Amino acid sequence: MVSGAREPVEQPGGPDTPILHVDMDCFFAAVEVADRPELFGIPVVVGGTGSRGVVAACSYEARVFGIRSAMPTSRARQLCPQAVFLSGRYSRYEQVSEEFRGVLMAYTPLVETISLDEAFLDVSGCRRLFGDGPEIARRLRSEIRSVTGLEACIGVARTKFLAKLGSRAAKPRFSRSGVRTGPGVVVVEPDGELDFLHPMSVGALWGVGPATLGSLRKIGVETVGDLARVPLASLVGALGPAAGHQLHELAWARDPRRVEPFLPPKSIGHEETYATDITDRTVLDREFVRLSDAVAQRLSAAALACRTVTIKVRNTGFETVSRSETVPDPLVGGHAISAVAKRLAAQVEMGDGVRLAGVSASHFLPANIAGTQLSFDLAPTQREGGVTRDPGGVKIAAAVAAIRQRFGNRAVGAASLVSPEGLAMKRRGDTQWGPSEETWTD
DNA sequence: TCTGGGGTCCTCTGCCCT
DNA sequence: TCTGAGGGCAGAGGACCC
Repeated sequence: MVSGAREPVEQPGGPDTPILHVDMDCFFAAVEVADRPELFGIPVVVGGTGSRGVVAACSYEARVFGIRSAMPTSRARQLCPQAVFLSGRYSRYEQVSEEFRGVLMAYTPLVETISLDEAFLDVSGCRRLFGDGPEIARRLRSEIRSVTGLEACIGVARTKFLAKLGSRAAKPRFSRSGVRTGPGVVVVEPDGELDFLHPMSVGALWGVGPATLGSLRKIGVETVGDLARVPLASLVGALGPAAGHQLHELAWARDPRRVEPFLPPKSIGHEETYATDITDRTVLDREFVRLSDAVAQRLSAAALACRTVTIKVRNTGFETVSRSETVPDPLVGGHAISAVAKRLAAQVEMGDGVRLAGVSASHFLPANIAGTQLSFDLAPTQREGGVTRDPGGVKIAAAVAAIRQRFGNRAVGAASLVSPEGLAMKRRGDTQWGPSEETWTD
């Protein structure tokens, strides 16, 4: 049985719905409306405001006009010219997200953060203190509203996947005629899971995007119930072993994944779409230095070194090429990472121009640069008698980290990034949803 | 309509080694 | 010395998620 926004019902032996999925409504747009009450009730769109920007989030009033996340901003402007378009304030969203997490952590440390506005909780260990899953969900909604001023939707179920579908079902409904309030909390009871799941479109399942949806439709699958009735062997034949097994399990409401509070990152990267395509190789190399430096800063903050560097280049024709290299010595610092990135970039044709460049690092190891003697005298490629004296640029990275800690991020950086305005640094969230209205200049 | 940024995971292919 | 099979790994790219 599925119920929405109702009083919790005690079950013999206790309820068996310990997983909560908490999802903030239209998060970025809701933060803007909360900070600027004059925006209440009108269409608000947050995202890249330039010609290549996309919509990151929009209010329900904007959704009534057909605006959706990931839609090009230019299209959104056509659909609703009277909407308020905002470029977004990533640091403010991080701040509100911290408040949101604070509310969740007061109930249990078993919080798995999915994004700034979304998290899973396992409340199986705190039900004696706070009540069962549905009761905790009601309390959380109320506290999130009073602390952040924002609305959250919560799904409560036996598994992560069903809790996620529950929170989606708890959201407000909107159509051309307007917005209707949603239940806010949806509980998927263990004895009603298949009744809840099987009528849904198969696109609701985790891992079913446009490509998989197309493959499933070819074999006559439209709903989750249809999928459940397809023999496993046919599914594996159509989708491959991994996706076939996973979707078969999900269609029968089986999801063994636990709430994992501390998942280490597997890669860290930065990429940027430029307002105007880059046609000059020197300018592109400088961009790889800037992106590598931003990646190195985040690695340094996490005390990590990497062994693999991957670059990504998207050309004017929207063709994307990636190149990667795994090196024997761990890399630390922007200098070492950018050296590999530029080497990889030299293998890629620029064509008519480059609209996007990216650098990411993976294959992490713990970085131990804290006790390293600070020095600027050694580049990573300099060798003494064939032996690298500063493998991976450890000493330079340590010196840069120490200077930035004392004098700020713009105090030191690659010489190629210096302009009359100072150092051209890249920070996370700078161009989160595409370039803004100012254009790229050489 | 004209397509962001930051991630994870999977598949396929090629290379190297045994 | 050559060849084929199989495993492990790296690299490239696609699909998907928020």
